[in-house]
Amino acid sequence: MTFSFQSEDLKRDSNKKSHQHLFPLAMEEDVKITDTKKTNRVLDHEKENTRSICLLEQKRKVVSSNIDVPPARKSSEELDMDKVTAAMVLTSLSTSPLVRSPPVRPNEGLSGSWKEGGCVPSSTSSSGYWSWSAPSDQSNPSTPSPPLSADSFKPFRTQAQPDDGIDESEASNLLFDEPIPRKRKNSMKVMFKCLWKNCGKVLSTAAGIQKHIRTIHLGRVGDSDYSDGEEDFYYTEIKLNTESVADGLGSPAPVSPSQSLASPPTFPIPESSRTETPCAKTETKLMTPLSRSAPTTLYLVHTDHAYQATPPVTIPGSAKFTPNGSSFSISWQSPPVTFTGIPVSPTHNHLMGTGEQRQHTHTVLSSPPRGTVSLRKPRGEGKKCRKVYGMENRDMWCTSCRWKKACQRFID
DNA sequence: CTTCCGGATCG
DNA sequence: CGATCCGGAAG
Repeated sequence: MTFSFQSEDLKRDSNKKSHQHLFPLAMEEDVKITDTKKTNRVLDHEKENTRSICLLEQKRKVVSSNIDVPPARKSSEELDMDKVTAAMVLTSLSTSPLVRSPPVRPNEGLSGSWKEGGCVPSSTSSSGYWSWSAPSDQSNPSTPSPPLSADSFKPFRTQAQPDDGIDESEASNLLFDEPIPRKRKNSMKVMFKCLWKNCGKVLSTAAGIQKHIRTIHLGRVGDSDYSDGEEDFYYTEIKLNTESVADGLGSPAPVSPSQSLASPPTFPIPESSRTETPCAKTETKLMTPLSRSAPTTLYLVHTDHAYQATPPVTIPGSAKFTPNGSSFSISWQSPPVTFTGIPVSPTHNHLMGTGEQRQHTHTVLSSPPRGTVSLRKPRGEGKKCRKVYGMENRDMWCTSCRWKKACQRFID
């Protein structure tokens, strides 16, 4: 943290004084950058990069512990390599470097840690690209019976490879941009669901599901490692949108990992799809689990703009929240959670929508919007994101704060 | 619509 | 004078 602080300072400083001197390399690399505006952009990215380092670090600590996406994906990738064609491999390769490759950053010292941090979130983003290949079973639902690999990768391929090598944005991306551009990315967890009749088994690894199908459904017990690829038709890949506690902090959230793991198996067996002959209606069948998965996991979603959609922090089981107020001190590692606003501002009652959350209310609502209110809002005096998180963690601020608008997280 | 920021205003 | 955030511009 300390170091990030310093770097931040450094950056800001350099930003103001001499960009060009500090980042001559960058300037040269990107020939396209001509106008100052763009230059600023770039530098901004730099700033973002460095800034996010510490965030990533934190994220790593908290998130990495309960997210095992990377490993799972890896195994699946390897497996796929065997089956899917080389083209597929190429595509994924051409895609990933973009995401992973650490841009040539002149900022020596930082780049190290940057890379470090960058790797972690890349798992999230990479899962993003993975979900690409998966959609093939959405648009081209051929999972259970027909050969899928061949035609599924084709469309994908053409789409992913716009033939021309590096375009402007890409180039700049490679150079300066980072995989995690300040906007958090939602992490996806990939699971594999058995499509066998009456079996909704969901496993986290392709290998696992294959083995499951092989042994349980195909009855190939003996040669457990032998695979003729048939299992492929009996399972599908599903993506769970785990919440990215964007601002990286351990989501003190009510959702326990076990819960999130448990939920998937529930949706895979939707009545509708089951009633219909699975084989015949593969299409709908596939769509269903996918579309279902969203809502199911949705409840674990929590935007960092908690203030907006929050009311509901409706997570079954979580009856109470730490009183926000000024007790932000709870540790800034868990800020995004909660905060149902609780704005008591007379003029902004409508913000609260349902007043359900306030049972033990004080009669604050009494004060009516007096006719000519002072044009300016009283201005909250509570802590503001800026104060709480500081410039270094600007991306932890609530959106409003970032936009220089009235803070929505620490309303008073 | 989202994002950004100049500058008025408040404390 | 720094912090906040309105108003409005830009993308």
